[in-house]
Amino acid sequence: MNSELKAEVDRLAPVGEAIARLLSPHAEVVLHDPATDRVVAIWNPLSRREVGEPSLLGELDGLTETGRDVYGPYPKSLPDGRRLSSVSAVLRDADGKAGLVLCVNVDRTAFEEAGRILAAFAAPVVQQPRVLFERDWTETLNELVGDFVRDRGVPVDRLSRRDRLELIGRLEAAGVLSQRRSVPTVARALKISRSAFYQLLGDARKEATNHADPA
Amino acid sequence: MNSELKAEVDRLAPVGEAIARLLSPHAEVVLHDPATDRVVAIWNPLSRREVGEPSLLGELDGLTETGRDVYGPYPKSLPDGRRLSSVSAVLRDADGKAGLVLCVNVDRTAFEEAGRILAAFAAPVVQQPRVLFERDWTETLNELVGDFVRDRGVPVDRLSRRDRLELIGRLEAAGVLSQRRSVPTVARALKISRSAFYQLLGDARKEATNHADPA
DNA sequence: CACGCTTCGGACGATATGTCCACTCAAGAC
DNA sequence: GTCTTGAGTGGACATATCGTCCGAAGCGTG
Repeated sequence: MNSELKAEVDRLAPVGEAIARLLSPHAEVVLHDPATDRVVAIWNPLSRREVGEPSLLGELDGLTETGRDVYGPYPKSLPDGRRLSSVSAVLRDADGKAGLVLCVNVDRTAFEEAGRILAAFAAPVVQQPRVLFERDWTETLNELVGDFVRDRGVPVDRLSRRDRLELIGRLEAAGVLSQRRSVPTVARALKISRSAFYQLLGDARKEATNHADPA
Repeated sequence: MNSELKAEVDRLAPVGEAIARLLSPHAEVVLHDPATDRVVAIWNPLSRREVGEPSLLGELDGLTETGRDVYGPYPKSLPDGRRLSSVSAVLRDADGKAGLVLCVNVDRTAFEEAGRILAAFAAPVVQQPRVLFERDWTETLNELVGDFVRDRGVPVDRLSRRDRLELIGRLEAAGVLSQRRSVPTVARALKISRSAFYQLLGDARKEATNHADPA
């Protein structure tokens, strides 16, 4: 770490510590150096990261978007399943170049739990045991693929790349892909190889975020 | 009021007062005499009723149902619009006749408000790639666990082994466990370790097939 | 205090997930 | 016909998750 950067980090340390204390023990504060993608300071490390480690939680994702220096809050989660709400701030130096990125990650579990308790207390009472999930996800898969193919009037193995991206987007939106072991089945349903599927999925996701977030 | 009844009321007074204090200032406790349909004692009277007045809020509705001596919680509301959650308990005398009815009315407004605040804090945040399956499986998880815990009246980390088996069975039936990456979160929600979870899951499945398949 | 029963916290092997890449194939461009 | 390009294939790999095991506590009992 060069001395200029170090001075800057030292200058910001009280801010990081203050925020961490304010929200303690439910939040961690991390200072990143985007140039090296390393953690340069961290307070109350919920994520167990240490100074010098690479930035693992992806706080820096999407920071190349233009025109904004504050991001979030957006959802993340810890390896143990705790869910976080995170915000990031880009700290620019005098000539406007990104110098450091400050991230605050709040552990939502306590708040969710408390909220649930209160909600339950305040709830409209009774309520039935909440029925099953949906139906088997394979049915959703069949239906989505079937509809799509029917709509395009083309058998599934003659779909264009663009169509496949679209269809995969729908499958993902429907949550099919977050079902365990669904990928091989889905790839088979689309009559493409597993690897081709992942390629398309990658592109589909890229496209989705571009469309949804044309900042 | 006959002296026998009065003695009974005096005997219960500490209970009423204790409950009222516990939930103060959000709850009132009312003791009714169903024979005369009068309030025979009241603590922290949100509803402004006084001893001797007729029972106005309808706490006694439906108390003719058979086989139960505990009712609710069910919703009611105050003249000023505040909403209440209410429970009633029938207190029988030695020969099984209904002697008194104890009602606890909790003013939900404060809890609802607090719940909203926390919910906002813990909220799913921004996010554009929404449109999930049904709703987030974590909500199903929360709901199932919350209901169960409420039903048993025991915090999740004090559940018995048997209860946990039951609850895990429900989670599995609801499809939560076939959701990718759900296990760590579920284990955490149950406040047990991942390995303990798998152990219980194994037993739960064994049990399920035994019951379903008594061949 | 020993004993039985649970859970904890890791270690580990087994699967499942994602990435990569060299190679094939088909469709147009030249 | 040959070249170029883009999509897809199969399979090797690197990780991540899953599920199992086991010794070490924690705890209520006799």
